[in-house]
Amino acid sequence: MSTLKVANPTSRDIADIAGVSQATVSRALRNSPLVRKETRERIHEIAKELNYFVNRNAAGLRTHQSNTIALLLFDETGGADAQINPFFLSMLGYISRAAARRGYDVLISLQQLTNDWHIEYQASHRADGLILLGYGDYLSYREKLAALSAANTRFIIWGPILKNHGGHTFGCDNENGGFQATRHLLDIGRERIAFLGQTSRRSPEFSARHQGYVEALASAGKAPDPALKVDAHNLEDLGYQAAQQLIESGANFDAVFAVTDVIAIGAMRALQDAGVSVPEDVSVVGFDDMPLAAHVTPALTTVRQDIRLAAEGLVGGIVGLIEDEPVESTLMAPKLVVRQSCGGQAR
Amino acid sequence: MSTLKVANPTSRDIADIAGVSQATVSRALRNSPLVRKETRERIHEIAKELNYFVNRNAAGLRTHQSNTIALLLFDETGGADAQINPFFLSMLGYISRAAARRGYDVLISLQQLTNDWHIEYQASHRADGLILLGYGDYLSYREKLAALSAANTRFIIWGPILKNHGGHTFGCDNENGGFQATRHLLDIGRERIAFLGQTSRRSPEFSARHQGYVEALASAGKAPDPALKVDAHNLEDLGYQAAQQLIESGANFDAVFAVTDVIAIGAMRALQDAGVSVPEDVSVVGFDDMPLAAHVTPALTTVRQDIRLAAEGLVGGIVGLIEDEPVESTLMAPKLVVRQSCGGQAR
DNA sequence: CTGAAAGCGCTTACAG
DNA sequence: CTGAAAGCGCTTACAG
Repeated sequence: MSTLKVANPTSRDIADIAGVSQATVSRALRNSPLVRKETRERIHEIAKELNYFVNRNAAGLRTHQSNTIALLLFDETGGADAQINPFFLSMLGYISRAAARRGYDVLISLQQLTNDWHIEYQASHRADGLILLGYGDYLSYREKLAALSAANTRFIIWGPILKNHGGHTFGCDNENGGFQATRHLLDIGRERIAFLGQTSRRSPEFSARHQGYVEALASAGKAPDPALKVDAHNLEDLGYQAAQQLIESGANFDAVFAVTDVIAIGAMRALQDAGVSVPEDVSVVGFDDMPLAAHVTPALTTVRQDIRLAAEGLVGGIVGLIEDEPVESTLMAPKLVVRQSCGGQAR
Repeated sequence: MSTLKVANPTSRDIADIAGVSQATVSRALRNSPLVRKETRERIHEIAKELNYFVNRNAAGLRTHQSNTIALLLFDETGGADAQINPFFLSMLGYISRAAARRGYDVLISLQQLTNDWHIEYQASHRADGLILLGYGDYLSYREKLAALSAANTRFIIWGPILKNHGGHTFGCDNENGGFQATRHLLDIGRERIAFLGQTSRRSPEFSARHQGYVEALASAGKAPDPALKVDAHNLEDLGYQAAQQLIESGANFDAVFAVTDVIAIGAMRALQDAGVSVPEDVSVVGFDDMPLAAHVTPALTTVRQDIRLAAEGLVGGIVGLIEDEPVESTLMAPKLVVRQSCGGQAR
């Protein structure tokens, strides 16, 4: 077959070479059953030879679709310096794969150049729907979410199921995770379990983990002791300080449930620095199973969220919304990963 | 101002409301100086009120631009299960920010659905240019890169400067990094420095680090001892095995330069398990400064690549190529980060 | 099974 | 400073 090379071929060029109409080329490339098989194959061959790909702008303009999902990470740091939450970052890989499997590209955005930037993605036809990460604190984002709903934007949020915000969510059952962690500590015989971490309404995930902690205690006929609860934001040094504070308070405790691995790791360091042995004197459990968790000494028992499942759920959800299928907000169950920081085995 | 709300407004809707032509709306929204100031402002107001955003498909079709950069991560793992290289992942955040600052969106892709998928991004007008991560092994990718060049695709590769592949690169001066690491070990008085890591042509970064190692030795009048070189792929367990093998060989060594932190951490564990004290008996240096490096015991001395600078360089490079400015392939200098795994201070 | 034609929503050269 | 018009490259209803 002699096909002249064309610099930026269009469906018209293919049509000319194949001796058919441009419409037929378009149909053939979309594998329409309307086109005779031989014609279709011939057209595919020519397209391949010319390195032709459908112009997405033109197709998108016609069909009002972009086959693209925008992934908006709320940038907690605000600045350009800090690292992005590694949990979200690793989710991103799975999201991209899951989206590709369903024929969608993924556009990422970490910044808020304008106030409406989240609306802009869909309104400008760059994306058919949005996945929001880091919007857990719905008190701050309520307005943004309401604006998204008002603009008829399709979006799904990673986070807890919330009422009255008009959006779909996919999240981790943090309450269940907090329950599992605490129940494990009880099962290995711990009696006085401290809780380290922030639980304001601004961090609903953490509050849910605390709720699970309370319920596990209740399941053992215990009430939470306020003296064993220390607030700490999600930084290692603050975990260190929280544990230090707990020790200095003279409170009597034999276990720590930290609301994140980062806090747990800081707390373990504080305990060790104070001569408290982990896990002999005090058992420690974290939450997240970050890569570091397996590497600290002793290796940290923690609660793992299945990142891949999370990505799958978010992508499945947003694609469902885009394709007008029914979508339910869902929570997935986390899993306790037992390592050395707790000592004894569950009885 | 009484503006009826329109579901999916177009520039025509704005024009009707403003009582001007659609062309004027288009000019006003692009802030053309051709439009009278008052007219322009009125149009912007109406657009804002209607939640109007320019349809990117239509604009892109007209201008043949997408204002989008595609970020292609070569997926070393091949499968859907494994995690993505965390180094690339954290680069991604900075890339997204740097691109946004220049008015570009970032499309990410981790998979090779088709053989031409990297060409497809630009040919389909989804992206104006590509950033390639994980293509360091140019022996395998030579064909792909040649195809990209042939297709007149604009792309920049994270990696070493290479001849004859017709692409631009931005990378880390790994040779210099290897030199710094080894020179530091020499400066603190180490005499017999082992090298752990793979150095085939398939991993040019690692080979460059080894080259720097050799040069540093030469600068001290030493030749590399083949008995002190053990191959190891970039996994912690393989680093462990490599160090174990070195110990069992009976070779005499007082320092280890591992080609990555992951290998270094595995090696430290092997040394400690064998009763060899780090840093008293053996100094260890890694490469990458991954987050874990500061957390292992003893904290790992390593060579840090400035991820933010790397992202800035890659984005600057590809935007330069897109906007037809001259772009030079560049190497940036890494930086030695001294921690506890080496012991003594440089004299 | 195929073609001619309309039209998606912009941008911009041309004319005033 | 503004408007009428062409045209970017597709998809798809309509007609055959």
